[in-house]
Formats: sequence, structure tokens, C-alpha cells
Amino acid sequence: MDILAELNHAQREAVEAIDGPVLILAGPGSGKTRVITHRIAYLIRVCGVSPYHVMAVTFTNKAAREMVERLGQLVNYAVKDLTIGTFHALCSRILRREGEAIGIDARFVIYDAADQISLLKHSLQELNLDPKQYAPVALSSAISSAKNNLLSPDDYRQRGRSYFDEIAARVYEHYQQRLRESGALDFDDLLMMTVLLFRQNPEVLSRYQLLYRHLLVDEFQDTNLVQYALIKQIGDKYRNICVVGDPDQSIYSWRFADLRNILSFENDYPDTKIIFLEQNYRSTKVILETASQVISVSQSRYHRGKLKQLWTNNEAGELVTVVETYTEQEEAQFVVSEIERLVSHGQCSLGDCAVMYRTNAQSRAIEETFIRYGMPYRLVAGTRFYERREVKDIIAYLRLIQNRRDSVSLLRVINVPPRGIGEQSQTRLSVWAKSLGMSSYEALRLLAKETPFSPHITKPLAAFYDMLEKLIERSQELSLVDLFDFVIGRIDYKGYIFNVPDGEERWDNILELRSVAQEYRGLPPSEGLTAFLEGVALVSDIDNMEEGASAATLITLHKAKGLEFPVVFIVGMEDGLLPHFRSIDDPTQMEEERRLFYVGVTRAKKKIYLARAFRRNLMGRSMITVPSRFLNDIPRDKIAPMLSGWQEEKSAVEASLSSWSKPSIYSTDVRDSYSRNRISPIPSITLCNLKVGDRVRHSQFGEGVVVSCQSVKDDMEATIAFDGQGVKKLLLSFARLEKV
DNA sequence: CGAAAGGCTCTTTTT
DNA sequence: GAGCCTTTCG
Repeated sequence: MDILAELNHAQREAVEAIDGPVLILAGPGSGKTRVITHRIAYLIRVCGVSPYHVMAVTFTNKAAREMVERLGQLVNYAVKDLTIGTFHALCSRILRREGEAIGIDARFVIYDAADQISLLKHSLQELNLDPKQYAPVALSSAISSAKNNLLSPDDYRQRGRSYFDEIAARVYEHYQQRLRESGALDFDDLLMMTVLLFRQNPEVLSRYQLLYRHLLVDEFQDTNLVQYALIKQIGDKYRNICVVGDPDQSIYSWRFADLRNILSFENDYPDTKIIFLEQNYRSTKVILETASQVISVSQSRYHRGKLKQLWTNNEAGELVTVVETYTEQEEAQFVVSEIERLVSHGQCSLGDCAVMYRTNAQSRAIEETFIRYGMPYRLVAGTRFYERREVKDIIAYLRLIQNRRDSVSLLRVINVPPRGIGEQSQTRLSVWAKSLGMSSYEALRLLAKETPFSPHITKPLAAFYDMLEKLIERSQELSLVDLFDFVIGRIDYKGYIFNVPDGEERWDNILELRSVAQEYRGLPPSEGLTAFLEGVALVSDIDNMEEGASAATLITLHKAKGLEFPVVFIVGMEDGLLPHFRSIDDPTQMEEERRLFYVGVTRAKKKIYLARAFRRNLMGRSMITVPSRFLNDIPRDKIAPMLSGWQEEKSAVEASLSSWSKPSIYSTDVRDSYSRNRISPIPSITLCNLKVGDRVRHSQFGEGVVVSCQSVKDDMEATIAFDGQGVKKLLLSFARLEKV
């Protein structure tokens, strides 16, 4: 198979330019992933480069996995010798191996955002600072920004401009000390420490420079300063660095991503070859032109005097559908019934459809409606699996086994399940430990010999210590799953969790976690534990998204980056949501909101819907909304006249279009001003002869018994207890129910 | 000590 | 409307 075949001119150029620095500016759907994979295949198969010498950095684990998969088809077995992963995963791997040089124990644990906040709160307490005055999240953001700019606490203090900065520097210093004592690194540390490691140990750096002679960086527009520093360190010797990105899709400035990295790259490597990928293979002309119009309003998009101009040979396609509904429930209903219409007309499958929104909170109304109508969906995140309390509890035990010094985990589980170690005991323990200048865990160990407290305090503490030591001892010989079971059994987590609300569901999550642990069964005890903890620390929701599921996808605009769907609904097209109100008075942030919208529109291949609700519940309060200003930038001739059945009068659409500059918030009569695009009830199609006690079958939920039936508006709602699936409420006109 | 209840504050986006 | 924190009571 010819690697260069089926590539267009620009793509081919990008694949063949293997010597020296290359900057690829790739518009959405321009075959970026194809270029990266083919480039790697070209390096290996045509240029004879050893796969060991190639490192590719992606934004998510999912992207890495996909790349591995595609490369597997191009280079076969050689794929296993390639280094492909996220910045965080790659850094973690390097630090496990080399961290000792800068005093990092190979058994370090990784703290996520929640662990970070928890540790910060303890820091505040020890520094006698009021968390109300100095919000932990604000401090965490300040510290994160410092780390992402490679600033030590001292550097940070010197640059500080305000009293808050002074405090933040103090907290940063203390927090960092606590991390070190705990043998823990936070997400930002993974990157920063690797850069510091290389800085302070040229001989280590040199080894990695020799190893990774060809670097590829995906989503370069979303890299931050540390990440760039790292690339530059490793790539500086051979200078075979290929970065791929699209400034128009830069949506992570709040994570300190810095578009200036693109300029720095060109400055640092003046011989950079710049390649534009401008042909779009993904979307229809209508979608692409809509997107181009939306982004064209954005400032400073020229690159060295050239403006990236996307074009496509694809068909014109269907016009954009813009819909206003009365409430967010109706908005969701519109989405569901429209998907139902498309699917039943054979225009697309359920899995082809995606619903995208600005904030996670918006998913609820949508989800409820999907459930109500019995339409299968998959939600990408919400509360992340690994952020669930019960999951974190068990992970904390396992982390403690891996690394006794992990103070956040210790504090998390010291009284979970309750074992008589209340707040009083905990405070006493930590005060005592501090007075001895040791960690809480060391103090626990000492407790057997010295007993500074009364027995009713000492006893449970000592028992807890003994139990942990027992767990650690067993961890040497048990496989991961056996260890998992041993821990659960030893603390009787099942008994505990079944006595808290939603106990059964929580227990299911534990079993789910157990099945993740099972994936590591091939590894020896301690290795399995480390790999498992590493895995759970660095996965994201998007990584677990199943491909080709027969369900609609519900996803935030941010997470949708890099994905594509034939049919896309963007909901919540309102000022305050998109653009988000926190961005509205800052022009720079507004640009980013616009790019976020652009990312959403360019996910669509065939058809895009933009929906908004006239009234929306925000923070528990019902608000009248203002149409998103971004709607004004959509070319009028690309907007479809309303769908029949969803439209009361065509002129209302015109009215709504022209009224976008005049926010309807000033209307005196809410109901009256809401006249456009009212949704009609979903037509009743199927059976209404259903009785309580009937057995029915549903395509998704299997068989069940009708528990109750009631009429809702023009429809019937049945409550059905499905065998092993729980009780669901379904609308009969919608759910495909069969009588058994 | 711990369970339960009431009060508070936010809600952007995530490796 | 939810999660987190504090207070209160047994």
C-alpha cells in the first residue's frame, strides 16, 4: 500500500517534510489525523526510522488510542514500539523512571483536582488562613498558573502584584511541601517536574533527546508554556518537530493554553516549514460556510499574511435549522422528536446524532427527556466516574497501599467506613504528628509505643494502622483484583455502602471499578497496582466513550473537539450560556466563546441544528433569555425555513431573526412575545390499550411489567418495571413497546 | 462520636 | 437544585 496515495497535495507535503521543524495549520475536517498517522508510517516504512525514535503527543488518551489503531493498519506490529500518549501520561512515565534524580519517589501518587483542593484546605488550616477569604479554587488556579508558567513559589512571590498574590505564594510554598511529604504530584507537577528534571540533569535529557528523534504534537494550539518547554527540550537536538494545530479551535486558554506558542515555535525555529490544510472533507458546503462566517468575525486570524481559507468539494447539503422553543424541556423535546423523525425516515441512525451544550448542567433537561421518551443516549461525563465518592474511597485505600505517605488518601479513609475516629481524634493525631515533625502516618506507627491520648482515642487509631499494614503486607503477594477484593472485604465496604443513600448504585460502581482492575490481571502485584492507579488518575470521560454505540451522544462543546457526527444539535444558543456570561465583558474570552461555537458547528457532517429556549431555569430560577449574539453571524441564506409541524407561521421566523438585536427580555408579556416555532405535541402513533399488569418488551430495556398508566397531554405515560433494569417512565407514542 | 437537618454558595470549559 | 459546610441532637 502506498502511503502517499490518496493524499492531497498539501497533505502529501506535510507527510514528506520529515527533516526539520514543521508547522501544520489544519482546519477542521482537513484530514489532520490522517496526516499525522501517515507521516509516522512514512517515517517508519519509507525512511527506515525505528519506531522507538518516534514520539507523538495527543490531547486525550482517546486520541492516542485512535492513532495507535490507525497506525496499526499502516505499520502493523511496529506500532507497539511507538511512544504515543498525552503530555501527562508521557511525563508520568518519565518521572517514574527518572524522577529519583530530583527526589521524586518512583511510587508517587497523582492528585486530581479534588485531591488538590482537599490538600489546599489543609494547607490553609495550617497557615491559619480563612478559606472563605481565600477560596481554595482561586488559590488552586493561581498555583496551577504558576506551575504552567514554570514559576517556583519564590518566582511567583516576586512577580506578585497584589496582597492575594502574596498569600497565594505562601500557600503555594506550603502546599508544595505537603505534596512532597505525601509523595504526591498534582497534574501540573507531572509536566513541571519533568521540565525541571531535564533542566537539572542534562545527561538524562540527552538520553531522551537521542531516543525521541522525531516529535509530533497534535492540538498544538492548546498547549501551554510548560508543554512547549518540554517539546523544545526533547526536540532541540534533532529539531525534527512537527506541530499540528488550528488557532481557530483554541478553546483552552483557561487551562493556560497559549496561542503564542505558535509564534514562539516559528521564532525558535526560523526555518520552520508552514503547511496549510484547507480542504475540508467532513462537512457540507452549508455547514462549512456557516462556520467560516462565524469565525471570520474573529480578530487576527492572519498567519504570516496568509488567511486560512477552508473549502470543500462536498455537496451543498441541507440548510441550518434554527429553533426557538419556550422552555429547555421543549428544547429537549424538539431534539428528541427531530432525531426520532430523522431516524424513522432512515435519514440517519441514532448513533449519528449528537447534542452539544456549553455547560454540563444543561445535560440534565436533555437527559430527562431522552429517558422519558425511551430514546437511548450516552452521556459523555456529568459526574465523572472516577470522581464518585465510593470510587474515590476505594482508590484512596489502594493509593495508601501503594504509598503510605499519601496524606490526602489517609485523611479520606481514616474514618470510612466509620470506625470511631472522629474529627477530634483526627485533629489530635495531626497536631501530635506536627509537634513531632512527622507525617500523620508515621505518628500512627509510633502510637503503639507512645500513647499521648486516652485509650478510647488511641485504640481505633492503632487498629486502623494495623489494618493498613496488613493490607500493605498482603499487597506484596496478591494480584490486583485479589487485593481489591481483600480490601473491600476487610473493611466491609459492601455492608457500609448499602446503608447510605443510593447504596445499590454505588455498589455497582465499585463492581465497575473492579472490572477495570481486572484489566491489569496480567501484571505482577506491585506493578499492577501502580499501572492501575496511573490509569485511573489520567483517564478522562471522553476516553471511555464507546464507538458506534446505537445511541445519541450528549456532550459538552469542549469535549466534542476532535469528534464528528452526521447530525449535530447545539442547544442553549443564548447570550449568557453561549457565549457564557463569565466571558461576556472580556473581548479575549469572547473570542474564545466564538471559537467554541465554531468548534461545535464544524463537528457536523450533514446537518446542524441550533436551538434555544425562550425561558430557562438557571440556578433554580426561571429566566427569560436573550438569543445568542453568534446567531447574528450566520448567513441568512443558510438558515432553513421552519420545519412543518414545528412552525406556526413563517413570518414568525422572520420576526425572530430581526428581533435578535432587540433582546426579548424587555417584553412586557412573556407568553405573547413567545410566538415563534412552538412545538406541536409529538403525534400519537402506537398503542393506548395497555393495562396495568401487561407484560411488554422494549428494544433497549428488555421485558417488563406495566405498573401504572396515566394520560399526559395528548399522550399516555406508562410506568414500567423492567426485569433487572429498574423502573422507567415511557411515553407510549414514543417508546416502541411490544405486548408480550 | 455520628447521624440528621438546615444553611450556605455557586455553577464554564478538563488533563 | 446540589453539594458542601456547620450546627444540633441523640
